[in-house]
Amino acid sequence: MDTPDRAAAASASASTKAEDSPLFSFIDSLSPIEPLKSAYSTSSIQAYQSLNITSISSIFTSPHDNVHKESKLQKRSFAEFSESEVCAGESDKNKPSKSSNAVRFACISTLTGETHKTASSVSEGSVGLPEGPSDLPQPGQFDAGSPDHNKTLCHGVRSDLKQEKCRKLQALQTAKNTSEKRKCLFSTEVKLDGCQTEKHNDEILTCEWDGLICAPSAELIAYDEDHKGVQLAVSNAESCGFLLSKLTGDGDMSDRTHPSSSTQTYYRELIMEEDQTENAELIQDGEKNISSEEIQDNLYEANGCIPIGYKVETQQQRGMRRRCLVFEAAGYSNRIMQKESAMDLSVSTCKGKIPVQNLSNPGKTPSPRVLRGIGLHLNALALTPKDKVVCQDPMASSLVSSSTTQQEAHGKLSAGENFVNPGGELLELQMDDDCPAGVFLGNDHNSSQSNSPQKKRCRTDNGDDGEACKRCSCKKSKCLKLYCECFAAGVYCCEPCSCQGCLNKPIHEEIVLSTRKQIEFRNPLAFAPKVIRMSDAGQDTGEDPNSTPASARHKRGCNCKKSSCLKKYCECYQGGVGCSSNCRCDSCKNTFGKRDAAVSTETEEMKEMKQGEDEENAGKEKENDLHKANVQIEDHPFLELVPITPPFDVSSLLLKPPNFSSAKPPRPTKPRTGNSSRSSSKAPEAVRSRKLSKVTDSGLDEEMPGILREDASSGNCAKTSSPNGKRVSPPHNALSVSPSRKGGRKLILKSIPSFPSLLGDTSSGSSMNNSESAFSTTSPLALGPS
DNA sequence: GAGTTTGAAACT
DNA sequence: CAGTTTCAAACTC
Repeated sequence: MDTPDRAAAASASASTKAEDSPLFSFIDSLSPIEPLKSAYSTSSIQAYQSLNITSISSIFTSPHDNVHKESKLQKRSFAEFSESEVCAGESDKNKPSKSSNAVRFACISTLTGETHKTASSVSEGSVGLPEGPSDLPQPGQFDAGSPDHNKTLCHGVRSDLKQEKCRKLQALQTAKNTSEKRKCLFSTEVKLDGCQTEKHNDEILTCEWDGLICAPSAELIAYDEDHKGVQLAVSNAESCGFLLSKLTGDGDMSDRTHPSSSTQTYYRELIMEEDQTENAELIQDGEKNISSEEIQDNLYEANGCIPIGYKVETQQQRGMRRRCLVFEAAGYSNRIMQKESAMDLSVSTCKGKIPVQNLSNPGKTPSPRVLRGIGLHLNALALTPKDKVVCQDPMASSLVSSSTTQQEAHGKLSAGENFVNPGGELLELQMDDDCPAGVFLGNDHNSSQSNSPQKKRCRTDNGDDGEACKRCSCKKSKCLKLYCECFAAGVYCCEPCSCQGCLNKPIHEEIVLSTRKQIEFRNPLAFAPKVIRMSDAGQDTGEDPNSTPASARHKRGCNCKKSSCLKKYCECYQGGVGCSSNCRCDSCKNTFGKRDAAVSTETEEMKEMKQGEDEENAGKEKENDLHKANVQIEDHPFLELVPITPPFDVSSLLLKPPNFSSAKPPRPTKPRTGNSSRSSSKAPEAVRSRKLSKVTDSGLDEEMPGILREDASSGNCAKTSSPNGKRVSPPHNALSVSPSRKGGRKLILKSIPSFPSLLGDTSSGSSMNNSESAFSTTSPLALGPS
């Protein structure tokens, strides 16, 4: 609705303005981006005018001086601009003026710089004008703004191009400001810019632009080699948007142009810093998502409108890439899993994408970390059909619930995005399918039965089809609250979902992440698995000490009153876990294990004892090895706890996901947990409760918190360092793929920060290159929760 | 499929 | 921290 109006207004204003500035008209004619214009037209136009004016003034003021000044300005401006813009764009949502100014400044600087470049370095530019002349003529060109002029003159062309870029940027920024979705915009902006830059790098498409663009691209490259060039590139990238970040991510693209890579690194650094600010902002900005969505839509539309296929592709790819990151990670994870796991997960939806990624990163073998890092929701995995597992598997690892994970993931995302680029296709899939969730395969084996309702649903609905799995039906929560199973599970909503106004989609990635952060900030354990069943421990422990999820929620315990803990209303029951001392349920009849009053009474003392023990144990374990601790705790307690699950070897467990599931139905009967032990004697129960409590409380508590803490403290580290990935992966592995891990007992994690983890993991592990990895660590994208 | 129940999540 | 409201799943019909 708005777009048409905007477009109309834009067109009107554009027409009027066009009259004012021939150059504008020319640009309009040239700009393939017009579609975007529709969305941002008004703002863009205004910005454009302002730019023209400013640029002109600046140019005219001191032609000769301009050369020197410009050079300085360029550097400064770029640097400043980058910072200011970044800050403004990302950090300041409500600072349109700032951003606009920054943009303008950037544009100007870019223009001057470009012209400069063209004159000096880029003699290539058809013009090949000497510096002196170049300066003078440039302004003149600008002033004249005659399209022809520009065309003929490289400078003019550049200016036009840059102006367009600037315009785009401005438009985007303005849109952001207006929409308050800077990030989204920013991201989109980045995409656009990135596309452009990429175009340049890519040798500029076959478009009208080709001729024009060539010069700039050349400039960029040449400069890239030089520090100046880097700055320019950076400035351009920034001005354009996060291109760099994404570019960096784009192995393909970056590879093509070395200069870009250098710039990317620089850019990355900038971005890193920026990201933090952004992240903070993002967290608070809930609405951005919408705007981002719109923006993306606009972009896509624009792309569609854009005659230049190449451009469109680039944009899409980027968009895709971002999303792909997750998928990519998933893909890697999947691959790994395939390798590792007896089960052969077909990438199905992702298949096409995955190969791409592989191609992009042929040399790179996805590290297990990556997979882990991807932390999809285990639940989600469980839910999703095996075939799809691929994508999600990595996600599954996401067990890493905590904010750190998010951060990491976020950072990874950003980084991943960059890397992801190669996987652009993946994005498409996601985009198209929109179903990361769908992706999540979920080994139904594991989760399905025991775990979350989601899984059940999926099973029930899908059986194993996964794809069909039905998910949430949120109406008011927009799938951005824990009410939403998908969101809680860290999975994007997909087709099966019957949700309304869903924002839990890859398109709204930022919003989702920010929301997650908010929720985590409120409750660090919010996304921790409600119930941990860990069988994985062994493996997990090995892989992810941290990740080993303790069920934070379960720790809390249920508060059932009428369901007697015999229905899914009860999280404990749902998770196939017996109630613990932490539960406040009334008339608990949890078949998996009750916390009887008597037991509780006795146990209280026991509990105290236990707590002490637990703490000690936990402390010891932590001290010794988180991994070991996890393993011990998880293994023993869980085994006992989970009545259903027979004591398996870790490997056996992993293989047997079904065990757990099977457990469910039989629960009451089979579970030695509840019944026999309990009924037989309080003592056993007490013991069991202890175990449970230990497991849940000590083990989980400590573990989780510890993990979180660690993550939080070392969030960055995690990002950067493989350890994080490991952390994440372990649970993930266990659940999702690895045959060994598959073990029957999977975590029931309802909520796993799939998104962040995925991104992060993917980025870091799979796609991320060395340089990228570093980049990713600091990746700006990562929402620094603060 | 619509309506009710339920308890967690979110809010105050 | 406790109480209340909101929410969506689970359940029932």
